[in-house]
Amino acid sequence: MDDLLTGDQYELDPLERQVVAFFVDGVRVLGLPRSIGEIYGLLFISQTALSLDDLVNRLHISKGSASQGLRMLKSLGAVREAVGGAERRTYYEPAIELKRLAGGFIREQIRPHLESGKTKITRLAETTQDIADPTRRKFLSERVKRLETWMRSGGRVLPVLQKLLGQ
Amino acid sequence: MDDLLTGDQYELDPLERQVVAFFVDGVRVLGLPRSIGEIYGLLFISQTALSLDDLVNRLHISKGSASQGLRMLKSLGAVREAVGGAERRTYYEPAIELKRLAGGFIREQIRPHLESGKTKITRLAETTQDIADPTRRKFLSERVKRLETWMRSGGRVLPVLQKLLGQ
DNA sequence: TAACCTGTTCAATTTTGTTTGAACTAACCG
DNA sequence: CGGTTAGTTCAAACAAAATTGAACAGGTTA
Repeated sequence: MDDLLTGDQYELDPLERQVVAFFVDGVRVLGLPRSIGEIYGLLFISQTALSLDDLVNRLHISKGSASQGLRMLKSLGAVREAVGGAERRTYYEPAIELKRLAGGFIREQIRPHLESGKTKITRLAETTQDIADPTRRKFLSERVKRLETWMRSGGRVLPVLQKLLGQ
Repeated sequence: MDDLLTGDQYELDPLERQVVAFFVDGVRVLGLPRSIGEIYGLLFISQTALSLDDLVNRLHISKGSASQGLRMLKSLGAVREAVGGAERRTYYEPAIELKRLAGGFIREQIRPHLESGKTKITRLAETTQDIADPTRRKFLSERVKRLETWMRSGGRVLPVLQKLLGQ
């Protein structure tokens, strides 16, 4: 009930702030929420694994944010639960291999869109068949074909991307 | 002053709507605003070049949106002004080569962030030097080195990406 | 069993980002 | 000139997305 008693021995030092800000910017580029960057950033710069409460206290974010943020980061393979600590609360540490980070992002954020895109294009190709005017239909078919080419390129690129980032 | 007189002979047909929706989804993945997808989508599926007013009338967006959207699409190299038409108003057509689209996106949206990222890491490396505790400093240096590796990988990947998409 | 932890969920709120539209610049026209 | 058309700008309105925090579920402890 009193801020003075809540354990704010835990302020971020300037370097930590700098790193957190770096990741906040970083994840914005990827279209992820700021809290994701804060959480990952603090884990990245921490020598020891941190608990949800640590994140709440040091970043001044709500338990809700921390919980949801950790869930997403886990699904991306960007954090894992630390092993060992036989305590009740769980501690988290960051995955720092680019390969793993990129792989998770591609799997969770890119592939699903590529897949649904392909489906939509299939539907589009069908709709195109119903066009009466042959000239128009021909034009549309070509454009749809172009979309299919794009998707194929996208599908080819992802594995290469992962491979290149895996070192 | 009266909607019945404003030239709404220009409703989107179902196929056009489908394509526009496709691109609206597509650009959201890239973190670009919906209007960008609408504009590009309509241009993509149009057999003739369209003017700003055409976009306003057919998509029911404001002149402001259309103007800003076109500006961004031009900067991305995703639309160009149609040549020929000796009229006052300018007409736009889409670039449909994936190479060009990806190139523009990388140049405008990704490279700048990579660059500023590198700068920030340099600053970070400096800050790290000021840390008193040698153990801590060593740990931080390693993490910063890790970030540098990430950036280098990123820089190496982009040209390959462009190359692979250029067919 | 009750009191206590740890973490999750989700409706309400806040923040952020997009869109609008009115005011404006500039070019053309008669 | 004054009127018209094409397009831009930007503050305000709006919409979408993230964050909060209170209620909750489940586990542990005494």
